[in-house]
Amino acid sequence: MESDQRAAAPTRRAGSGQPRRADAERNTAAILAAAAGCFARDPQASMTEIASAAGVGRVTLYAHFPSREALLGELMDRALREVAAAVAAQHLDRSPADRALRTLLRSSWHLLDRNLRMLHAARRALPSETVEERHTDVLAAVEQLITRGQDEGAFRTDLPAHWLVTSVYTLILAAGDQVESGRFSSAEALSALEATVDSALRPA
Amino acid sequence: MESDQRAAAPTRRAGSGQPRRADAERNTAAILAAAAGCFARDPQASMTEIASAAGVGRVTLYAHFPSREALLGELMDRALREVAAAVAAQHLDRSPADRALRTLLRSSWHLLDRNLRMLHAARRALPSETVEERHTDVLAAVEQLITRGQDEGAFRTDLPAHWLVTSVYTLILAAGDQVESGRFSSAEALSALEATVDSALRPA
DNA sequence: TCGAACTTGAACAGTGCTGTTCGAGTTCGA
DNA sequence: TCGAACTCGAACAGCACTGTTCAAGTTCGA
Repeated sequence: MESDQRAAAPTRRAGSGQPRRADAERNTAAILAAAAGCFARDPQASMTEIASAAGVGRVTLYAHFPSREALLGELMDRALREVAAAVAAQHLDRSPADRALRTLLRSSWHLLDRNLRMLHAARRALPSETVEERHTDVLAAVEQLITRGQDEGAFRTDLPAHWLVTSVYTLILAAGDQVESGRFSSAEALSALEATVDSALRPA
Repeated sequence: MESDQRAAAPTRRAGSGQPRRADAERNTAAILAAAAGCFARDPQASMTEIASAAGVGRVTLYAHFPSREALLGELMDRALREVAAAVAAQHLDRSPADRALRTLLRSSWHLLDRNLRMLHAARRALPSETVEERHTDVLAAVEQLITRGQDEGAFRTDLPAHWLVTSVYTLILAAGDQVESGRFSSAEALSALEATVDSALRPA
């Protein structure tokens, strides 16, 4: 689609690749920030709430994002692109798989803080296929890593890679939830997560 | 206003313990069954949809359940009571903890089939505290089991019991999702689940 | 400075629910 | 069989939100 150039387009210079005015750019940013906050507080947040949180008129909000769904989608895209970038920056293919996975856990852990509540919001508001779809890239990278680890003998091979990926992913989210509910500090959760993932993936 | 006495009550003989007429009883059952189906298909299902799926007027639906939330709550209660009953019936305290956990996994696995989609629906429609609240009983039973296992030396003690409970619970749901999305057959998922839980809980 | 880009509130149209009331019909059960 | 329990459709009132239009105003940037 055009989500690469502008899933989030302003009023007039919408479709074309023309440069946007500075205030429009600023508003787009303010809206995205406010929306992230609102959705984190209340997954059902309305466009009116978001607009006023962004210090912007409701009409302006619609000028930037044609629908609630588009806004939430763009928000999720950004978060996942951020994760994907972080993953890519780690050069996970340059170290042994088990070491690389550990690195991956730690780096994604910090991004999670900001994005966990938003992910829950997206799960509520968006059709579940959409949510899964936007995860495919990142999860594919993890699967590749795990498959390599299986080849290297670092990870168990009695279970399919896709299940190991799911396990890791689901445990990360669970650990995040524990922090959110106050049963774990962030540091405790991370170390519990690492220990659990480690023993879940290690060969018997 | 009178919602206190009739959380899930039929029209007239609401609060009192009086026996209800047979047709009222039948309708309640039909509604619950239909609602489970509807919510499974579409978590956003409206009261109108549910009523007609149950072969009942919308007014009648409201006579049995004063609100959408009450209906969903009752549905979830029943599911979790079912699980709790199954757990209790297994007499998990009579066998070694690791063996008991395995039994627990298998028995809850079958109940999951029916209830997984409904749980997802509840998570979307109900405030998350409500959902967690209704889980406490069952999860407490599991935690007790795991704690005993730690005392017996069957489970690792380097991680707190509550985290192990969370891990198990979250892995069960993940396995259910894998079946739903077609990446696993039910049997494959169960055996992967068992293997993963096993190695996640075993002492190092 | 001047026009185009952008923002704004008010107001509107439309939708799709929720929950209630009513008067009348149907079914149970003693 | 008879009254109470229960059901029914229609219709109503109300709400909250979505997305659009308009006729202003304001702000950027060349």
